Amino acid sequence: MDEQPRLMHSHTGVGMAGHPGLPQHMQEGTGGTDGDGRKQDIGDILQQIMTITDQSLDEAQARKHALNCHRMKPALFNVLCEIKEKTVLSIRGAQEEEPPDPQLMRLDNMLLAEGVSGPEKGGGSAAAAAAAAASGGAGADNSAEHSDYRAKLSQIRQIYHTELEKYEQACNEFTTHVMNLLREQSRTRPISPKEIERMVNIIHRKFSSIQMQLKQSTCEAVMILRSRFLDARRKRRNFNKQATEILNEYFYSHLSNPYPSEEAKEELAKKCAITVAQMKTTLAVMVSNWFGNKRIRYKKNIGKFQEEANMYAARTAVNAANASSHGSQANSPSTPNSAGETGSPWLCSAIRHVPPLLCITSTKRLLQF
DNA sequence: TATCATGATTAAGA
DNA sequence: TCTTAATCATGATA
Repeated sequence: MDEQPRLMHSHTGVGMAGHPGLPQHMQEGTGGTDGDGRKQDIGDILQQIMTITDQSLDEAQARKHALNCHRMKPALFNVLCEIKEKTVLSIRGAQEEEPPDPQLMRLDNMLLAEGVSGPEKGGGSAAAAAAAAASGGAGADNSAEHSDYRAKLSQIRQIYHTELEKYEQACNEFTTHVMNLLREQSRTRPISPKEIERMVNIIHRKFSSIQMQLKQSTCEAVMILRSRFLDARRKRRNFNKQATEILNEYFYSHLSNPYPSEEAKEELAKKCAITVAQMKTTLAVMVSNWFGNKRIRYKKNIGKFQEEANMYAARTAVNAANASSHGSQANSPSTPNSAGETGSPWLCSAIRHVPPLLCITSTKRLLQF
């Protein structure tokens, strides 16, 4: 906006006489008294323009009117047009279109993928749909969580669109205002359509950077929401008592080799009827985790688990006795092994971890079954 | 609110 | 690829 005074200065600095772009009618008689008079006129006009910002609105309007009606105004305007044309030519190279910002593209893609921007996918995002699929429709608990997730995502979407609309409205208003201003100014100084376009681009770039901040914070909000709802670690659910009993029964009846096969894991998962609160893990993995934890904790503290081991071993023995009296096998994921199979490398290594006294008693007790 | 129990994750190693 | 060992994070309970 400070172009006007700058242009005027350069103009006075060059001087009107003999100016290469000066129209013919202005170059006539540059050496005569009439020429001196015209110089004086132009000097007056420039002075008026220079001081116009220091005046009150009414005074400025009056002066502006006087300026517009001045007999030398068309000539001055033509000169300014020519100077302006040269200036625009010199900066034209710097106005080439910039490639789309990769960060903005990433944000746009993410918002689209999450269902925040673009058409609403039935109130849910791709992530929510994936989460629902992963859970396998595991129960009312999960569907409640999903609806909560969708509701929160919908809130984010709504806020995002409201803010975006506000920014767009403000951008349009400001652009219109600036364009009107430039049109108004174009009556007293040369403003090309290219220049207006450039100004509009500058405004759009400024508003675009504000929009990017909005998109960034929206993405962050979605990320936080996702981590809160979809992170299995945060959604740990303990196995119920029955499931734990089934797993323990298998563990202690296979104490010599507590490494269930894939089939055994699947079967155990089915038997436990584990309700999957977790969205990222499969049932078999949950069983694997359980056995992994159980093995390491048992090994670390056999003494603590001894009573439990005895209880399950006794139960297994009773089941086996019942099964043999009924002439059928116990319905176990695989044939229960005797807990007394001390030749197992796993058990030996486990025993190595406990104090010798405890080790002897533990082995004796295990040998009882 | 502190503490314990326990499911999940991760790095290292076989 | 699976297991171990350590660790994290959360749920349960006193």
